[in-house]
Amino acid sequence: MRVRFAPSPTGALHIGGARTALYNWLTARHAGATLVLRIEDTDRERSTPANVEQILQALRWLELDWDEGPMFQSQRSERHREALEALLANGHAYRSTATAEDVRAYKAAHGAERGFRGVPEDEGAVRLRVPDPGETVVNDMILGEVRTDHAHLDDPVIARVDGSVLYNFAVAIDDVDAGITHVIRGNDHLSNTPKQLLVIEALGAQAPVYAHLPLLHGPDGRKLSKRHGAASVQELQEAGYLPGAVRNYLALLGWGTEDDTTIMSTDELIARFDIARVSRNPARFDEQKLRWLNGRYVRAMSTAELTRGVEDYTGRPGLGGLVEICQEKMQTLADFWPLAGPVLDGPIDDPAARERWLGPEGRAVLSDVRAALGGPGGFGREQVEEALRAVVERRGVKPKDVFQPLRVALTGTTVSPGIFETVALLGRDETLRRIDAALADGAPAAA
RNA sequence: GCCCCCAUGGUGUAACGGUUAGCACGUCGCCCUUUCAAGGCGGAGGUGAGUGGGUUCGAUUCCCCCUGGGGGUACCA
Repeated sequence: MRVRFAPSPTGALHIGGARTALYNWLTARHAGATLVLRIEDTDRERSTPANVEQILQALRWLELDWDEGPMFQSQRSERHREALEALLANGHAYRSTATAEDVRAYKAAHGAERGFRGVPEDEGAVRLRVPDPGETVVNDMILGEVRTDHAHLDDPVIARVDGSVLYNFAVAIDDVDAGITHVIRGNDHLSNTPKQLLVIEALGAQAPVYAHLPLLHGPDGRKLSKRHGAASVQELQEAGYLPGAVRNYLALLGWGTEDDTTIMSTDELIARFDIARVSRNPARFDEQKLRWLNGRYVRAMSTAELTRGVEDYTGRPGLGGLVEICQEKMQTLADFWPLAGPVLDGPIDDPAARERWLGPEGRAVLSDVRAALGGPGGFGREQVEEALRAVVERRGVKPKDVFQPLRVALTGTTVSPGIFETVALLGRDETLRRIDAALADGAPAAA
């Protein structure tokens, strides 16, 4: 079994493409098959080396490797031309000067249900001769048999006047030459498949089996685009998602297990994934669920592992202690700074928080807290908790009436890592310093 | 216009014709509690796009129609 992932470098790798790559990868790894990476760069206008590099980077980030390639479609033009000559010679293709307008005019005159058939000429673009009458059946692992009546097909142009070949011709040849046995790609290619099958047939080659994946849509049900937040793999990375979580989430977009298992390690995914079980309906990309799943991954990681991830993400070393106290509250790596920043760099300015918790009552509480924490003795998490709970006890108030003023004094906000952990991490001197500053003017001074 | 694909709660999905249609995200409420988050518990939410036709003793599950989405219809990929 040989499968392939064949992105065209006309932009970044979108999550739809990432999902296609993943499904190919899972299928290959599951079956012990070979995954070939091919770059379809025959669109000379839009394909750029930068895009190629970006796609490769996205795949590497997702930790999806390949066994052969990357091969570039553009470098195979000689072979394409050779195949083209063969078809011209055996009569399966012919030259024609008919233009797109001619085809349209033909249809307008003869009714849209009859495909265009050109008349062979000595020059012009090359068209494939569609056997008519006839029918082509796509044997699809997901959709079953999809039949196309040749009457509905126009003789497609397979090579431009300048001799360069077109996509539907090039893919067919490349797939055959690479010995691809299973083509797993997006449903947007379904209508192209009969044409490619016809090319393969004209070449007298063996056709692969296909699997057309349902398309992915944005949250509003429309096509995925930049407008709906993270749409490319790179954006996902920048948004602080973990590759493993993204893989897990993407695997579930269009596929599910019989027993409803949701969280699966990559090994489990490989073991359980079955392309034939893939759903036929288009799915929407739901970032909320990705966030949730990512949070599960964050919490399942060892602190050391997460620390590495956070330090990589933020580009700042020595974050271990902070990561440890933030891990429980993070869903993405991007959630780290809002939590850790104020602890590390000093209180931020949040007037609403200050007003609510550092009024006369809050300051009174803070004084008590200061006294409780100011004495000698250990300053570990346990001791801190003990001291703070004693204040709660003594004042006869609810826990949050003590913890919130303190939290605002220390970080400026009402959201932070666990208060005991935060105090312990800050240490006695810094904690007291921040409390004093808050007490001094109600406006926590910057560190 | 024509061709093709799709159709289970807001979202992703499960259930090889017979179940009170399951699970997860989200949402709501409660508990825990250190706000938020996380965790625990519980609720609402689908009669299956149609009050369409057919097959069947029986249809969410099979067929047709209708409707609604989506894709294609390029000398783009």
